[in-house]
Amino acid sequence: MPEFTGPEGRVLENESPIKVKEILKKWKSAKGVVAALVDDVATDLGAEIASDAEVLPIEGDSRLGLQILRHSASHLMAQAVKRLYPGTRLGIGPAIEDGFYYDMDIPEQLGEDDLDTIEKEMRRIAKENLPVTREILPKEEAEKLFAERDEIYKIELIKELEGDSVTTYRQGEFVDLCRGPHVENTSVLKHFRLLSVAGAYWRGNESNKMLTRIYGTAFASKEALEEYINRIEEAKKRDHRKLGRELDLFSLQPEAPGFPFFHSKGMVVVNKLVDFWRKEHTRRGYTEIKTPLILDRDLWIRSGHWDHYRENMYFTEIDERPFAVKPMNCPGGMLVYKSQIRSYRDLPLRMAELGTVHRHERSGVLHGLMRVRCFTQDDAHLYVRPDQIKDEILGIMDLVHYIYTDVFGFPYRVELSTRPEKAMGDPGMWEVAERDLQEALEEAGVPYRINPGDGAFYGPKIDFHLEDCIGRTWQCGTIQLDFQMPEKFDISYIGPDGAQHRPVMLHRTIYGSLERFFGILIEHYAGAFPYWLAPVQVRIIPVSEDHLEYAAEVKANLMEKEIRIDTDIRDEKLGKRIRDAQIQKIPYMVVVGDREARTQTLAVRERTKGDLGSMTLSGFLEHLETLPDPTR
RNA sequence: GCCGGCGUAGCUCAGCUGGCAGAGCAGCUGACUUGUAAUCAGCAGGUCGUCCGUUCGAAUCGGAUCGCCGGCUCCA
Repeated sequence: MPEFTGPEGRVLENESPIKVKEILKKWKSAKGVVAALVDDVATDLGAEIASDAEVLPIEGDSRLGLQILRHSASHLMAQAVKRLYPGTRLGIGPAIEDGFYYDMDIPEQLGEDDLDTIEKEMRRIAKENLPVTREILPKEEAEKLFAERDEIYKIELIKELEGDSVTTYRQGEFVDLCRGPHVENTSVLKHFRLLSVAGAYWRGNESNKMLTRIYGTAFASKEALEEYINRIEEAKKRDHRKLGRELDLFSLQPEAPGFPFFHSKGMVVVNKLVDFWRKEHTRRGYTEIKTPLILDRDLWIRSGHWDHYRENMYFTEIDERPFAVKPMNCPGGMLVYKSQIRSYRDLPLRMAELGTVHRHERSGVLHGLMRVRCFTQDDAHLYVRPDQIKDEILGIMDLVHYIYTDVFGFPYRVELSTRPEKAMGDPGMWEVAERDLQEALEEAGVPYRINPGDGAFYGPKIDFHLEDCIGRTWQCGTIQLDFQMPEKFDISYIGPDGAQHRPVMLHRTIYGSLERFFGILIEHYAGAFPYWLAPVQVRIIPVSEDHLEYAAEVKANLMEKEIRIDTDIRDEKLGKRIRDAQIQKIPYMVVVGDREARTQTLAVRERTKGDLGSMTLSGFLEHLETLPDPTR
């Protein structure tokens, strides 16, 4: 007799085949359950089992449960779209992080306004209580089925599937090719919302037809859905493009798409980042160089950029001689290396450069400060002996961790990217390089993901990714191992044996681009920068006109200490000026009125803590000294 | 680059099917002389992204173009 084991040691014996749902019901653990794990395989509640198995419920609010809910919601949406827009052909419709989408070839053009209509239709179908049923069909039969329905994309998918049969899911008149599992009835789907429409190439290939993609999300409860919607709203408030304007940090102008303008307040932050960066690099044995923005085109032919990167480069001409605007700093750095004979005693040589590069990015990909056409990399090139590679990588990873985690408190993700298709050089060298990077990662004990084929054309890389406020991740830091460039430029060092040897080159960045890192910081702090980075650190608010003189005195004293300070001398109520300083996210407000002028004190208000009471100037300065400042 | 959406005052946004361009905030001026998240009143501010067209008449309709937004593709 088959025996089923369940959660908390539950056991059930049953003679005949039994539905998963019945088993769970007998255990009284069917509530809020959307599917089950049968011997670790996600399975429909309606599936029958007839032999020994472990059966565990998958609850709607679990990770797996949400995936199933969302996948089913994508089917529901596709069904609604097909009802509303006959002639619609289905592409694919998976669950994704935080939601789902479905790509469809819809004969009409849809806008965001149409989402309401589709959502209403979805609710209608959900109420029809349609059972969702699974069928296994031989491939030929499935092809016939989808051919009758003119589902050309599904047929393409079936042809590529392994095996002789495929599974389909049916709810009412709607049939989809799908592995499942799904909820057992459309009525289970209650808490969903459609979010946006966008175009997406069929199978992500630019040369294919562009389909309409509709994004949505679904949750197990109304509360969870609402919380998610609120989170999106909150995230929008942190958008660095919005805060950049409101806090007067930077702007983008139609005259220069993708080329940001930094306002004086934004420059304060960037300059502090640079101060900190420079100090930390000096401490860690880096020197700094600067190479030209424009260099002879031949250099780029020699470096391989002409062959591999030309479409992203800007070119110009000086006195009829062709030049290129640099998209990377390495070739210039090579010339500095070659400017003298290097000894093995010089290695490892760590040359940093705040290098401004220009890259032609396609117009559709530009995004605030995160994706621009001109940015400054906090670059460094390390020239090392082969036996020094691993230690140097570990050193860089330590620096990355210090800056990301200890100083800024960022969670980050590490990826190892391997040889791409259009790679330069010998595959054997690549293998060695990839292994070196992997060993360093293992040694550092950092969790990482492998990204096959995503390396640079000259070498594999370790990438460090940070997340923005709406969950998009951006590559910031990178470590790239390069055996090609030293070869191409024929660089060498003199070994202890008096012979010439080839150094290995490491390219690396920590911030990645100052622009992008700045953008991520704006979102990370929601514009409320810590004291050491704040564009204005202290704002003085005189109670009335009578106190302007004392305010000026206080200001002069604080300026003397290089504190970034301004005074709100507008003829407004105190409350109003406090409010404005709060909105501007200024860390400290200093209110000065009769009391303070008389006793030579300051009434200090901290942005998050509120009124700190009155203190003397030196007391305030002492307090400020205790605040973290990695540039000190 | 591709698909879709959007461009009205410095900012946020009204302006129905074509009929003299509006509000709030910000700015300026004045009154008030302010004590910890919005004092009141007045003034000023726009070639309705740009160009071409339809029309007696265009912010509104059509086309092109530029820019922005969301995706896709790309991202050394």
